[in-house]
Amino acid sequence: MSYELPKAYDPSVIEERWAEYWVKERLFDVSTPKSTQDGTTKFTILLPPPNVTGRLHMGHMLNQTEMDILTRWHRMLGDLAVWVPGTDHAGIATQMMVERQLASEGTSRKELGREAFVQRVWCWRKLYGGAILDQMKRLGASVDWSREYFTMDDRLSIAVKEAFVRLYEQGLIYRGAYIVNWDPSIQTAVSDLEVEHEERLGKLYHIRYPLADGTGSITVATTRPETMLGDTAVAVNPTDERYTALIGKKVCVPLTGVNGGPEREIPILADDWAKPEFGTGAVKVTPAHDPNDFAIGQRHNLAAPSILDETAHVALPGSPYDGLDRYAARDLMLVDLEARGLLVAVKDHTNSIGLSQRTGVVIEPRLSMQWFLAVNKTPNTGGNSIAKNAIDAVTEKHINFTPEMYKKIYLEWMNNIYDWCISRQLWWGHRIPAWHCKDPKCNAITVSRDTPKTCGTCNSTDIVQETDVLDTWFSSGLLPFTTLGWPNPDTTGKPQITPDLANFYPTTLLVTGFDILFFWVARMIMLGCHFTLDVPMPDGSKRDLANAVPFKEVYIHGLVRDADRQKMSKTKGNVINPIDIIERFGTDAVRFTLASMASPGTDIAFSEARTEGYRAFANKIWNAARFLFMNIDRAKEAGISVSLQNAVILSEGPQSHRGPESKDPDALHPASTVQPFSISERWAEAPIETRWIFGHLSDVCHEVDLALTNYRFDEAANSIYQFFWGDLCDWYLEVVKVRLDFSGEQNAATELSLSALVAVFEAALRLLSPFMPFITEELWHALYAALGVASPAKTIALTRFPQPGDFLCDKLAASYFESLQEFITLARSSRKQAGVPDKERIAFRFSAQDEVREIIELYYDPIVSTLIRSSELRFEGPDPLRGNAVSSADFDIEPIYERQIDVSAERERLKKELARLEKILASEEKQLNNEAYLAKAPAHIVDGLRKQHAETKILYDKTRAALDALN
RNA sequence: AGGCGCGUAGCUCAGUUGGUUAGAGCGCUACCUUGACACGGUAGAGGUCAGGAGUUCGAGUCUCCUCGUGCCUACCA
Repeated sequence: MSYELPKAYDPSVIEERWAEYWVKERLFDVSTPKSTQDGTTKFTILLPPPNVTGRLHMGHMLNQTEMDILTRWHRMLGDLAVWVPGTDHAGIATQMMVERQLASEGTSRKELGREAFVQRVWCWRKLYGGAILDQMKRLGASVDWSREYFTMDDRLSIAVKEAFVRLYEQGLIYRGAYIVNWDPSIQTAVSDLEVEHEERLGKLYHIRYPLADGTGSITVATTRPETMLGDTAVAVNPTDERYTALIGKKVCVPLTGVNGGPEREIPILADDWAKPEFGTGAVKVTPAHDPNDFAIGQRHNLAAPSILDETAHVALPGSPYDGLDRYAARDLMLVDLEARGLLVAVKDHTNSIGLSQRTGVVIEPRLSMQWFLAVNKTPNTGGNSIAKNAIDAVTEKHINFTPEMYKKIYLEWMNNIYDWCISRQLWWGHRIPAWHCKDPKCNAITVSRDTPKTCGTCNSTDIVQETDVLDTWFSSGLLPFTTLGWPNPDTTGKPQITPDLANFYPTTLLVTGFDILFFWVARMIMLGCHFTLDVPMPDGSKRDLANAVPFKEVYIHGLVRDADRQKMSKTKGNVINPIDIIERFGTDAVRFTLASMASPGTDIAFSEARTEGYRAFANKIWNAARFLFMNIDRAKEAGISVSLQNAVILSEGPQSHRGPESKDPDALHPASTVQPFSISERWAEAPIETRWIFGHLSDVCHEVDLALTNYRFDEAANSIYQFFWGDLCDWYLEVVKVRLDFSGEQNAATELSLSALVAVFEAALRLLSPFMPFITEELWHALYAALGVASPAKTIALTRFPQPGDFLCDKLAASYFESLQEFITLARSSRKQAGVPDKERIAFRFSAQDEVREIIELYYDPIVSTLIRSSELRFEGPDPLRGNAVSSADFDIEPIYERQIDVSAERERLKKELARLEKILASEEKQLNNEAYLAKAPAHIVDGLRKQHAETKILYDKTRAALDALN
């Protein structure tokens, strides 16, 4: 049977087919082992859940490519690899999306009412919420789809409620009126993290407040004149002599007259917060609209009237500014102040302004009733504060960060953390499980897992559930253990361990971007440590912090930027859509691009040129396969049997983990001495290049292993690339090509070479498969088809990852082949130098030491002459310039050819070269005459330099001779 | 205001504890359509490692300063 592949690789033909196959065959689903003692290493990784409203972007693709490479790698190493996918309900984003949709239909959330609105969001989610996961499937992400979750699933909602109630009962959740960051556009509180700061040029207004007794005035400086309607004091520094006489006096707040009535009087008070050097040294105090002023208000027991409503419009019935937007009110008030001569000065002033991350609207500090999580407080049940545990987990190295720098950033933040505002005035999300008693005499709050019938304090039946929902990050912060079955309470309500928790918690690794380090990573650490410390270990013992962490390793990757290193953004119009790129170049090429550029700690400037290069790489692999398949066919026709016996495929594969009975662990980790290929039996016969390539393969396995252990995706990718293209295709294949002979005269040699090539190629496919799962899957199956046997596993992803010990090495043979490579390169170079046309076959004269000569003449006679296009290789004794061997690798070769070159140009080139060598010689000599160097530098360095110096001398003499010959 | 990065070939980036002549991909130049592949082959050109000082026998690598650049954190009206 002849196996034919198209000449050019077209990823679109195969990728969709395999992506579907992997999902349909459930090849990456893992069922939970019955026992934790089954001897396998677990590799558990949680997919950072994309927003349901999300569309795949390059950041996702980088994130998922890295996780997929690691997961596939671990799986092929025989680990039980579980990668849990899911989506996040994304409170604000999703609510906004549906609200926009409603607006286009001419209706609104408020018109619909809460219940109908929430129903509507569920509908939306059902219709469109799966889009991002479908896109993921195209990336080849080898996730366990049987474990897919959504953060608002029933089981997760129950867990969220449980977490809230427990925190409340432990005294760690409280409710109170505080200044929070308010987004007036979507009308909810947001956390500090959801506020982005931007330096903007604004104005500092100096406004005169007349003293109530008419004896003068005091001038305050403010950037927000409109909030003066809510002023309740003016503060000055007690040490500020300009104002000490005024402390205790009252001033009238201009423009505060309501319905033509008098202006409000407020006190001048002393407070350290007022800095004499800033502005006028006097500051107006508006406790309801500024966090600092709120603090002053608390210190001095001031009233805190709100004068802006939830949409940031003035709400002061009777005031001429009532109903005006905050900025319109400001403008009008400035005009009025000016008219009264109270606007003393307007100065330019840059200050940092808070913008809502989601909506871009200027954040309004707002006094409102919110729920908070006390992170620095000791629970009333004992133990450490949430923050303390989260700090200890990292300082005690139960969690490690890569790059390490992020550990510092994390601890810096965690050590300065404030209480977390967890309530949101949204409708879409986990509704807070608290009920307010409507009885005005009671007003108590009942927090409960189930809907209570009566108030827990006064037993009134007139209760109503809290309208706020929880911050989305509250539920996603619980995911590492809620996805594994927490809380699973026993009859007393205490969380019990589940089989999933027993096997897969703590998870192994978290891969994510730094942008959600605080939002998500820190929250998972806080909540994970806090909640799972109560969960017993599989053996029933008490869990310690090391086993309570949500993950043991955190790998933080960079940002994907455009080719000019600009951040991708819709407004800049430089967003690269991964799907477009995939359609143009193939998933494997894009994955490989990201991997090859993913060096820890640096951002990725995504370049299409690079992707083009890796598409070419895929094409190279494809064509190497074509070459191989073609020759397998030829061999068959010639009656030569090619086989891949005993290939090291896990005959049971990681699938064996899924059975109820665990297999012998040794079966999953074959001893490294096992030689997979039939070539090993005839190693003694194997030609030098085969020994060389096997040695290289072994090196590459080692390099990839090391690189992936250290998250050096770039090094791993480059190492494989170099091996496949540079070693396998450029050298090994070219040599084998000459060896193959189907005439019937060299059947044994041909069979040996071809079998070795099959083995190397098959191993290379396995090595590549975590990076390029599609093309390797296709070619791997195709290889077995070409060999005429069934593939030994359903997917290459369930075979063994090549290990260094899988391949025999022969260092001496490898060094011979390297000499041969140098010899060939030198020959090619010298023929170009001599101006020999590429097609022309010419004679060469060469000198070499005995070993190299033997290799060239005995073992590589037709090969060398083919590769350098020589008609004759004339041996002329040992290299006269070198005399006795410095090493076996010393040789020289030059074409016997009448140079047809520009003599003067060549003379110039040689002169330049001579000058360069002279400089090197001088510096080497200087170094070698340096007593201190000889005394202090290690011997091998000095020896190296001596050898080097000898080489340079030879080169110098040769160049000299060549130049003399021209003259 | 503090803190953290980065500056290496035309472009995008590697360069582990200081050690022989600083690497890769793309781009560029010349030649080659050879029975896997022109998404290819062969051979080349291209770098005072931002600048300065210091430590050292030896610095792209360690220290300090300067310049440029990016990011994070922060309640200064």
